[in-house]
Amino acid sequence: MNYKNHVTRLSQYKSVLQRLVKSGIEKTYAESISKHIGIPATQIRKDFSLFGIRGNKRGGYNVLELLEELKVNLGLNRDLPFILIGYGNLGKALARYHGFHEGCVRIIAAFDPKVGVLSSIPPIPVYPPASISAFLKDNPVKHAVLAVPDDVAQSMVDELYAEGIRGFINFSAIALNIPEDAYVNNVDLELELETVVYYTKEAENKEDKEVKKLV
Amino acid sequence: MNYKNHVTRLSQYKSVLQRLVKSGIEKTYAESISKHIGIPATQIRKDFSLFGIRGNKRGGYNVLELLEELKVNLGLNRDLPFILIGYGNLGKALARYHGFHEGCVRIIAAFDPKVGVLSSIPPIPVYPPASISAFLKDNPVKHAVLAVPDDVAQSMVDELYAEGIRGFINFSAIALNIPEDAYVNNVDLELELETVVYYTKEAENKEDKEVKKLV
DNA sequence: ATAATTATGTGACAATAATCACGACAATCT
DNA sequence: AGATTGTCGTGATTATTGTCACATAATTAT
Repeated sequence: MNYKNHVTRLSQYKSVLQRLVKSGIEKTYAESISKHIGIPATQIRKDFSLFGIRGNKRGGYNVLELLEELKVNLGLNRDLPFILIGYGNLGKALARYHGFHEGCVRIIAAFDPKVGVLSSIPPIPVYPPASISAFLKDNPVKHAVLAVPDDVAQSMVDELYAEGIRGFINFSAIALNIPEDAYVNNVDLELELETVVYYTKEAENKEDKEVKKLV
Repeated sequence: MNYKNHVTRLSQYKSVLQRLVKSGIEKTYAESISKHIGIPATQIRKDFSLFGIRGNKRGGYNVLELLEELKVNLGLNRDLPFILIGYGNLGKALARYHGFHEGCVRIIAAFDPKVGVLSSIPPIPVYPPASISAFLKDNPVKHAVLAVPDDVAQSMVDELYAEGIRGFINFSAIALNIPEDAYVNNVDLELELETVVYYTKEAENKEDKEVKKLV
C-alpha cells in the first residue's frame, strides 16, 4: 500500500507552514494554503481529515499547531540524523543544502575515499568508507543518502542495511534491491529533466498523434 | 490532464534500455525489463501499447528500435540544450552530473553573479545573470534548470519566460507561478528526504494509529 | 435571540491508473 | 503440417485517487 502522494502533499503543506511561521502569521485557511501550492482546498482538507488533523470550524487552522501535527504525522518531530555516502559534487551540494539546516533532517557525517572536513555550518566530517561500520555502532542512524556512482550503489546498500540503515535516498540511476522492511526513495535527476522535455514538447505540438491517443 | 506516471516510467524504461545497449544486448522482453526496475511486465506492455510502441509477437523487443521509439515518445530524439541558473553547490553538481553527458540533455551555459568557466567535459561557461537575455537571443534554448535561492526563483522564472523559456526544473522549495503554456517540474530535496523518514517510521511502528486509519 | 456568513469535514461520486485474463500470433518441435 | 510454447496486446475489471456537494459548527451582525 503506497500513499506516496498523500505524504508528498503533507510535506508540501509543512513547507508552506514553516514559511508562514517565519513570517509571523498565526492563522491560516485551506484556501490560502491552496493559493501557495496550487493544490485544491478540498484536497487539503481531505488530506488533513485522513491524517486526523482537525481545524476550527470557522477559524481555519492555528499555524503552529497545524505545523506540529504535520510534523508528527510525517515523523519529523524528533532528531533525524542522516549519513551521506559519496562526497562528490552532488554529495557536497546536499551536505551544504541550506534547507536541511532548518528542519530536523540533518546530515551528520559523510563517507568517501577522499576524507576531510566539510566547511559547512555545522561542519560535517568526511570519513573513509571503511569506518562506516564503526561509526554506526556509536551513532544510531537509520537513514542514508546515497550519492555514489551507479556501479557501487547496490553493494553500498547491502552493507548499510547490514549495519541497520533502513531508509535510503538513492541518487544513482539504477534500481536497488532491498529487503521488505527497508525503504528506498529513488531520485533520478536525468529523469526529472526529461520529464520537463516531455511536457514542453507536448505544449509546443498539440496535434501530436500520441497525445491524441492519450486523450 | 497529467500522465506523470506514464512519462516517468517511459523514462525509466529508456534508462534500462540504454544500459542494455551499452552491454551489447540486442533483444529484450517485458519480463526482463520488469526484473530491472520492478514494474510489472503487464504494466510495461500496457505503457508501450498506450504510446504505440509495438514488439514482436514472440521475439520480444529489439533493444535499439525500442530505445529509439522511447526517445521519440519522450521528445529526446534531438539536441536538448538547457541553461543552468545559479551556480552554487547544487548548480555545480548538476553541471558535472555525468548522466547528462550521455543523453541528449545537455547544459550549455550557466548564469551566476560569480562568473567563470566550469572545468567539466565539455567545459560549461558561467556568465553574469545580466547576459541571459542576450544569450537567449543567440541560442534557441527552451529549457532551464533553476538552482537559485528561494527568494529570487519567481523573478527569475518571470524573466526567463519572457525570453522564451518554456520548460523549468525548479530546485527551490517554493511553488512558482507560470503561464499555462509553460511547465515546471519541482524537485524539492528536503521533501525527498522527508518521504524516506515517513516510510521508515511506518515500517518501524506498524501499530501506529494513523496508519491503521489509512488501511 | 435569531439569522446570515464563513470555514471545516466527510460521504457520495467521478476520474484515473493498475492489474488481470485471455486472445493472437510467431517461432520451434515432432 | 499440425501441435506446442512463449510472448505480446488489449478489453474488462478492480483499486486508487481526486472532486464535489452539502451538512455542520463557530462567528458575527441585526
